[in-house]
Amino acid sequence: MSTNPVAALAGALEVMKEAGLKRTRPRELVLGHLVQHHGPFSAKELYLALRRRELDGVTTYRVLAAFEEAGLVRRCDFGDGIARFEYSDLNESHHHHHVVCVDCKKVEMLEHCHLASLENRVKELGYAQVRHVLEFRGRCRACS
Amino acid sequence: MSTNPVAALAGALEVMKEAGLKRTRPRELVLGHLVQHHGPFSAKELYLALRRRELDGVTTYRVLAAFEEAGLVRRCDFGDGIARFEYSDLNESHHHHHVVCVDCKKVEMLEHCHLASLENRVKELGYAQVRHVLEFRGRCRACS
DNA sequence: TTGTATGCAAAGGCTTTGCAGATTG
DNA sequence: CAATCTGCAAAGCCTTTGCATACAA
Repeated sequence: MSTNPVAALAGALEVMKEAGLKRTRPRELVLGHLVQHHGPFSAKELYLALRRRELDGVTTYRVLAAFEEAGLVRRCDFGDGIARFEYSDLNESHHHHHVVCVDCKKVEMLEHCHLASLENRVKELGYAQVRHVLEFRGRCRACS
Repeated sequence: MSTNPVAALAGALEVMKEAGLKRTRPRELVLGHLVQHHGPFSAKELYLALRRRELDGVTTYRVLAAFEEAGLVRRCDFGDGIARFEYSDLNESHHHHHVVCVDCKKVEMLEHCHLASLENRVKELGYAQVRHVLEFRGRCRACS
């Protein structure tokens, strides 16, 4: 249903509305870019990519924070101190992780996640609302 | 062999020497604290804990960087933009991960790691020197 | 002695905060 | 109109860099 970019954007705007977020130019720009290119992107990458269409850096951070809370984006942590965000399609949402090349920084997606047993162990320790961050790093074929 | 803190410190100092690192006061202080309390600790936590014994903040960062390269400490990433380091006992080194309480920030260790299959998948994608970061987060029993 | 390590100050880079003015619903 | 959002400037934090001095081997 949301493989169609136009429909995806429409759906995303709907989610935005349901979250009580006003429809503004900066939010449209960021959301459009994310729906089209998915990510993950850093705030800087986003506002540089959209600069010609006027997007302030600080606003980008605030838009992303609002989107994260609304569940429209997912925060990724590649361990370099830079927050990256990828579009989180709520319709066909699947939990996944990434491999990042230590040289060229290329990012590939790993389609599945089999951490149920580990998460269960954490829950047995008494933790609630368990989440995890899992990112792989290595040297990709092209860089080897 | 290295359950004894004195022996552990002696072994760690030996590793330091083999890595070509001079034995200095700041390094002794940091290493002693890490051997005794294991960690993970941020640079700030370390130099605040040892301040009364005179330890500069910048020096702490440099000491930790040197230790990391020598394999004496392991860097942990809890996704809050702060680098933390735990003592990496080379003798009884076992790869493990952590659970961090989202409220009180308490850190517990998860003894085992079963990510072989995922790592293999990454290698099949053509990646070499594959590493990963895996950290759990949740609300601990005391905070629930 | 000679290269390495330290300490202080200053700079860097990402992110957040304050606030007045602009915009949405 | 009221609440929210934006944009600019400035501040906050963690971390790194420069450089002269101190120290280990």
